[in-house]
Amino acid sequence: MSHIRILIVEDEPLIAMSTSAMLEGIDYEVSAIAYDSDEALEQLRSDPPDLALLDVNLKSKLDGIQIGEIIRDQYDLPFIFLTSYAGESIVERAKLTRPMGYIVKPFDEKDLFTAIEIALYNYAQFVHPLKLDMERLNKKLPSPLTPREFDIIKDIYEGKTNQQLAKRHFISINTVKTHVKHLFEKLDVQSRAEALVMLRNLNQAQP
Amino acid sequence: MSHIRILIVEDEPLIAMSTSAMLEGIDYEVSAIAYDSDEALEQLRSDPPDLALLDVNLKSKLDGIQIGEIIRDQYDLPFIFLTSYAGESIVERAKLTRPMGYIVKPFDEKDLFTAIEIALYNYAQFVHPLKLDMERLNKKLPSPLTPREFDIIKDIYEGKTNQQLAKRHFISINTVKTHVKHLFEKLDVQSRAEALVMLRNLNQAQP
DNA sequence: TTAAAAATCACCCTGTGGGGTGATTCCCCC
DNA sequence: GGGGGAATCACCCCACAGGGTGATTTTTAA
Repeated sequence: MSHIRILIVEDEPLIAMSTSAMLEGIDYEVSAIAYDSDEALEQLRSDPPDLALLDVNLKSKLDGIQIGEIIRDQYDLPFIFLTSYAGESIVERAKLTRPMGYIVKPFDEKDLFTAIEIALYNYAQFVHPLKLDMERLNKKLPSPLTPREFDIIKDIYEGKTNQQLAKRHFISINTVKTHVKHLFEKLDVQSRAEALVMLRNLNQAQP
Repeated sequence: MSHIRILIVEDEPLIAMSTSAMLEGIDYEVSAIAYDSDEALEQLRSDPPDLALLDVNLKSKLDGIQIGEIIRDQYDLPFIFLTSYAGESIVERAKLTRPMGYIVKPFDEKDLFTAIEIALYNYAQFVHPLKLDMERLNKKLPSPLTPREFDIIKDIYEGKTNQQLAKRHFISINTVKTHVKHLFEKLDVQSRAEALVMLRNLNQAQP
């Protein structure tokens, strides 16, 4: 697998550097170091990483928690908070952003490694899989879906009707029906609602 | 809110005791300390806690990771791994169980507190809310669902048809249709599939 | 090059789903 | 004791979903 790319947002250069060195020591790639919130947002926009490490006590326009809120709302990647201070009020604020981890300073390579691995894994398990992944799905099916059928099921998963599917994919509604029929057989269901439930369950299940 | 009850599974008495003291110092309740896997399973069965702290390197029939698997499959509660050793192979095994956290020894009160708070919160956000909760749902709706409508929507959420609903609730299919019509209006949807999508989104959203 | 699989489309047919309207009973609250 | 929401039910209507059958073309693999 290719390198996991990590963005560090930390205003204390010494900590940023040592964190960066640790990450590279355990085979991650540091996509960038942002020393304030503007740089962080710019990096997120121009070169989104696979994961972000956010200093909670960032001294800039936005602090780490506010950046976390932006990531949660506007980006599709997990983030982990770094902090030296873990007072109750901070944690209260932080957890509302639903971070995938929280590391208390001082930390070492082991702390980083486990937090990142768990964060990436749980993010893939609980957050991202709301979007369907064809390979993952097909592994769980006795007979796999074709690419076209997968296109269709993605929209069914979003609640679309046959007519909407026909327009969106520039095909006849009859063709849509054929695809739907086939994928219902493969999923072993008899209605869209059942299909949604089946996908929910398959998605939640073991990879 | 009442005390969060935590089960400690740790075969090293000194660590177990100090962990227990830390937890009580930060206002959690220690439901029990289990010194081996048999005790842990017995406690889970007879007096399930709100969260479990599992020593990965447990020296007994089952190690911490195996207990984690059992909790994931058979119980509905989050767990956090404790370990002094964070080798890659251990982390690989551990993350497959989808723990809600991972703490590397030695740790202090702050580490414990943040890991537990984040774990409980994320668990409630990502895992448990697959089950519908009427109060939570109604808070997000402009006009709330009645109890009966909620009974119905729970089954729609499981992919049931109107006929199945009628039988299951001992009411006429016409009554089912009336309820369905009302709750579709309240959810602002026009089909079961759309309702499923809406519920998925509402459930995933901020509480 | 040829066979198999995937994608496209058509037609028919039935059942259910979803919308509209209206009515009754029960119970709670003012 | 009367108003109002909740729960129950009926009937009509029609669009759409879902199943069956069959056919053509394009792509892929053998």
